[in-house]
Amino acid sequence: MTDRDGRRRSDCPISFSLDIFGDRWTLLVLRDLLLKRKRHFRDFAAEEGIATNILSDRLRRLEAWGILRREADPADGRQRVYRATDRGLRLTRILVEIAAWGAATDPETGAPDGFVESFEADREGYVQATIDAYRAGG
Amino acid sequence: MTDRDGRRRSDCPISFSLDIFGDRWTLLVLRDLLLKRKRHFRDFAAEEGIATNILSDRLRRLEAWGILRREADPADGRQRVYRATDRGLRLTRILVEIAAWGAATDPETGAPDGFVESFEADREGYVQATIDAYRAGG
DNA sequence: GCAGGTCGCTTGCATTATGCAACTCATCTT
DNA sequence: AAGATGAGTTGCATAATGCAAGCGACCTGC
Repeated sequence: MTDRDGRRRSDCPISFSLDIFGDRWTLLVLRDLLLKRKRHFRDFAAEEGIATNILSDRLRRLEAWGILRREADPADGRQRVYRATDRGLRLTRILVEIAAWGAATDPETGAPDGFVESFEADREGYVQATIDAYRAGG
Repeated sequence: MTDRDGRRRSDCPISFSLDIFGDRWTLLVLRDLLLKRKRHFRDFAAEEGIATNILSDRLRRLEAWGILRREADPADGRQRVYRATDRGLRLTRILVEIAAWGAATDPETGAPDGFVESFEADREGYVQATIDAYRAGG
C-alpha cells in the first residue's frame, strides 16, 4: 500500500501494483470477487476468516482505486453489491497465473485436476472465458 | 505467509501462493532477483528502502520455499550469491503481468515506452526471453 | 600483518498493521 | 412491534514492520 500520505514508493509499475494489492488480503478479496463471483459483504467475510474491519478497509481501498464499485442492492436495502470495474477485471489474468503457479508448485492444493495443464494449453482462452463469465453473470 | 506454525490457511492455490509472496516486500525482492538480476544482499537492500532485517527474513523464507538458493561467492568470502531456482523462475510470468497491469493502470509509472503494447503483443515471447536472459546471465 | 573498510547480517526498540470480539444501526421479516 | 439479518465500526491485544545501531567474518592497502 502507499504510505500514510498516499505517496507511492517508487515509479516502478510493480511497486505501484503492490501498493494496491501487495498485502495479505487484497488478492484474496479479488479472487472471491472475480473468480468465485462473490458480491455481498457477508460472502467475502465468510472466506478463510478475514476480519470484518479488514474486509471493510480493503473494499473501501479497492473502490477508491477504481477496481470495484459498491452499489445499493435494489432488492434489499441492507445489502451492498460489489462489482468489478474493467480495471478490476484486468486483474483476472494475474489471479489465474498465481493460481497456476500455486497449483503447479504444490499438488496438495485443491485446484481441480488438470487445471494447470488446461490453463497452460490455452492461457488466453481461459482468461477471456473467465472474464466473459463474470460479465455475463450480471 | 503461513501462520506461526507454518500451516496453510486453506487448500486454495491462490491462498497457497500468497502464503509465500503475499506481503509488502517479497515480490519486490523477486522483481530485483528475476528482472533486475540482482544477486547480492547489498543490491537488494539498496532498493526502495527495504530494511535489512526484513530483507534477511524474506531471503531466508524464499530459500526455505525453494524459490532461490544462497551460495558462497568464490571470489569474495564475505559475499553470498542469491540465484533463482526453476521454481523461482516460474514466477517471472506473474511479475511481468503485475508490471503490465501497473503500467497500463497508471501511465505515470516509469515503465519503458511501449512496454505494455509489446508485452501484450507477445506475452509468451517476452516471458521466455526474460527467463532465458536470466539463465544466460550466469 | 595490521588498520580500516566492506559485507551480510542480528538486535532492540518505536510505530503500524492485523486479529478478535463486541457493538451499533438500518432494514427486512413475521 | 419484535426479532433477525446485513453491513459495517470500535476498542483493545498481538504481531509485523521500520529504523538505527552494532557485530563478526573477510578483504584491501600499506
